[in-house]
Amino acid sequence: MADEPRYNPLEIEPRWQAVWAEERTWEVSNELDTSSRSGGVEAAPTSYVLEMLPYPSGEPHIGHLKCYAVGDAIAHFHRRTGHRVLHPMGYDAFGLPAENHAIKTGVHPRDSTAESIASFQRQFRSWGISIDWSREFGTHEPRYYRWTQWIFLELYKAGLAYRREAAVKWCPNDQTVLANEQVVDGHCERCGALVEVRQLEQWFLRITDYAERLLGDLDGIEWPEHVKTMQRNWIGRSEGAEVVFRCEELGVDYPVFTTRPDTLFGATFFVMAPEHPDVIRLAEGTEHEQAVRAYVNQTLTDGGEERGSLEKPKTGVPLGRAVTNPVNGEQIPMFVADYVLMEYGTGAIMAVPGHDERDHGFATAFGLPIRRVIEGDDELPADGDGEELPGDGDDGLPYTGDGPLVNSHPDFDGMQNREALRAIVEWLDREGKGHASINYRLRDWLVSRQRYWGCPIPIVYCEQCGAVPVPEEQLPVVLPEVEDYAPRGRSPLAAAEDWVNTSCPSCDGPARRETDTMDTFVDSSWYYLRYCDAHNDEAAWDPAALRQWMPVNQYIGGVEHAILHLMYARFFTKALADLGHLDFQEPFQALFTQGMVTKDGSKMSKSKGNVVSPASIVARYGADTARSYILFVGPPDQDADWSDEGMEGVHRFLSRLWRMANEVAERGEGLPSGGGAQEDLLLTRKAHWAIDKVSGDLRRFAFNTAIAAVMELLNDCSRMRERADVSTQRFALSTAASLLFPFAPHVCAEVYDRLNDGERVWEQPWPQADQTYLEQAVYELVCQVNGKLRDRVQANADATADELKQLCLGAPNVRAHIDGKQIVKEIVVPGKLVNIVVR
RNA sequence: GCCCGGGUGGCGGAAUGGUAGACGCAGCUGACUUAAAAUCAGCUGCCCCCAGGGGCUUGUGGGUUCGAAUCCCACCCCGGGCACCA
Repeated sequence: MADEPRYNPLEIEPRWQAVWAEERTWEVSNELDTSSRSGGVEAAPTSYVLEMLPYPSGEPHIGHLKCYAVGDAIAHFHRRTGHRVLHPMGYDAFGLPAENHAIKTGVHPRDSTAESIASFQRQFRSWGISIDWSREFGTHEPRYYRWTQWIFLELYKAGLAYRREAAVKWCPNDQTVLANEQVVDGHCERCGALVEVRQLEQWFLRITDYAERLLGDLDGIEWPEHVKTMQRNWIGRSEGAEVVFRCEELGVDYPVFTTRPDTLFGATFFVMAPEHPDVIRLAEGTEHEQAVRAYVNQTLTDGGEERGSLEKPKTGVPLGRAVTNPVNGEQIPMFVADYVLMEYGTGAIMAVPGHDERDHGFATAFGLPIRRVIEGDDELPADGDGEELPGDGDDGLPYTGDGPLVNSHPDFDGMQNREALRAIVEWLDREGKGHASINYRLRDWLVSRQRYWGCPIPIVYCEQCGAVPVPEEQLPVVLPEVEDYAPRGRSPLAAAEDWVNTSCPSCDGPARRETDTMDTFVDSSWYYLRYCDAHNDEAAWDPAALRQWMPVNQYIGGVEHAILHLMYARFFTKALADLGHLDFQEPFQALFTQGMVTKDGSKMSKSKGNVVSPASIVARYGADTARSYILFVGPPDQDADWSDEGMEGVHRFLSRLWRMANEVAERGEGLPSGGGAQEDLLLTRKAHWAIDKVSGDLRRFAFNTAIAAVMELLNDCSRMRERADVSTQRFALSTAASLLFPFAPHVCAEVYDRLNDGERVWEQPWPQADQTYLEQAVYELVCQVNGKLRDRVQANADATADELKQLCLGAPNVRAHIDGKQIVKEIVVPGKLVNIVVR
């Protein structure tokens, strides 16, 4: 006996992939369809669907599969709903892992990266992702980073890239500086090493200039709320006032930033950050000088480790000086303490121990006066001067809530503090002692890296001219070859003497090249623009190409990039727009963040031995199964736990689709199987229901329920296979294949081809649900008594409310439950239910 | 501490004011088979039952409503983000 034909994805998938590759099916050109203008036919709207570009290291993992399965489903859906879709691919190819690998093995990062890219390319093709390969590039290619350098110089010329010495975060393991964003809890985000603080001259990008716009423009983009919240928190906008405290002895004004100018009358001391440049000078000549020096040295060498901890007891040293509180003329003592940060505000604070927990902690530790200037809810009576000795127990301080002012000034006492805040700022402004001010937590972006495998910074240093930008026509500054990739506290590029020594573009005198490379986040901050015009050698892009595609209609990626990449890309877009290179303000109109794929409830990792490799799954079950399963397992924005059994269920479903389609394709046309019109109607109706359901679900990224709907359709097909007409079955199965195509393109192409004489499903418009099949003449009316389901009866769709009520009252089990009781109320919801309320 | 998510059968999940548990997994029964696998048909939240039904059930406790997984209040637990940011 011959074997039953079996669903064989390993044969089907490469065959369709070859068709798409040969015909370049997913390529789109930038040529505008001019014929449509004269012909009066509307040009197809464009759609730019983009998944975050992968960092090529080793092989793609299951998270990549999920990301690109989501993106591909959207790309296909957009194409078949009448859009010209740009769906490109590239590689974020510079970066530390390749370089660390090179240090260990001596293999050039370019070679290991190329190998990894080849593996990504192979797998993306084997997954059947519909990519426009004609626009592919890696950010490490000179033809790309030439323009990264060009952008850097544009920013430099505009004053948005600058060099300054600063206390920067240094990773002793990776031997490089880090951006603020790359330091997590005082540790290197990448390797986990404890971060040190170093004083170094570095390149920064002036992202802080854009804080207000980066914050405000979040309101206009369709991003998940939690991502917007994370960006808002990161930008950290605070409204308050800058208030000047004068040190009379030295004749120096010290402005401070405070969000609580209403508590100015409660300021009883003044604190400076250990990094504040004036700290030593202030203490000089006082009895505290030695102690201050020791304290400053101590905190600076200790680094940022424990500094962020709230539990840590407050430490500090008096400076032996005083400043004048501008609102009441009081002389208050100055301290240096590490709980004040140089990076925020002015590096100095007024301390209000009565109404700030940190100041309270410090005052308690140092026996400083604590004064209540805002009455709390507990209605503690204010005594004469409001002064309270520290540590005298349950005084309700620090009190951080609202209330009327006390112990302040006759003009303000009794005023609600929010109101007093405004009045005091106005008064300060009039007196020239302060003004309203806004502060941000966001810091400028430190982009220098003392590493090899990155984009060279296109600057040379000339003894005569200083820092000089490399002229545009000399770009790219090509990354030189070196022998030793290991960082030695300076960039490995410094060893390439021939490369480093150059001549000044300005005076032609001897000059040295900048040897630091750029943070890889610079490379990925503009790649989405380059896809629009990937082969342009004259410019980074042609504005006309950008106008056609940008902004990205749907961006897809992991939530781990919520702050870094997404903030930097938004900053680049705004800066480039200001420089006249772009005419839009936001790069990603809509964002979707996919959840993680776990195994046995935890993150996949080699050390845990729970890694599921996409390659092995695809080799065994096919890409259609792998892709469909990962979208079926749950909502794609949530984490999903991989289960081999669950995946096999999806494989069975695709097998069933394939098998039933073959049976129907081989059966003769027009031979009614004897079930009659009723079955045909039911099946046709189910198909239209599925069209409606899947279309809606795709719009809201509910891929799991979309796939479930196609499963239902197939189950009905299966149940009715002996009774429904062959043409009806063909329609139902074609519809199933058509709807499932965005998730399982190969098997659906195959099935659709067999059922429809070689027609190509991807060339078919998205199916339209026929409303007449969605509306039913008769439906099941739910009958409730006191909100509990008691019966179901058949009702006509056009029945009046009264008729429905009578139907319900006539239902046997309803009668049993209302028998002998008084009907209080009847609720009729046509199309749904009737609820009889009895007493 | 503050700000977001989330908590539903044995499991993944569905339902965003109207029949809780779609779909899938696992399990059970049957068909086909010498047998197994594959496939197909059916059952499957818990408890009671006179087999018609009845009661209970969406983390906990209240509330709004004819009606609540869904809205409101309080609390518990899990995950994520921020956190000496003045």
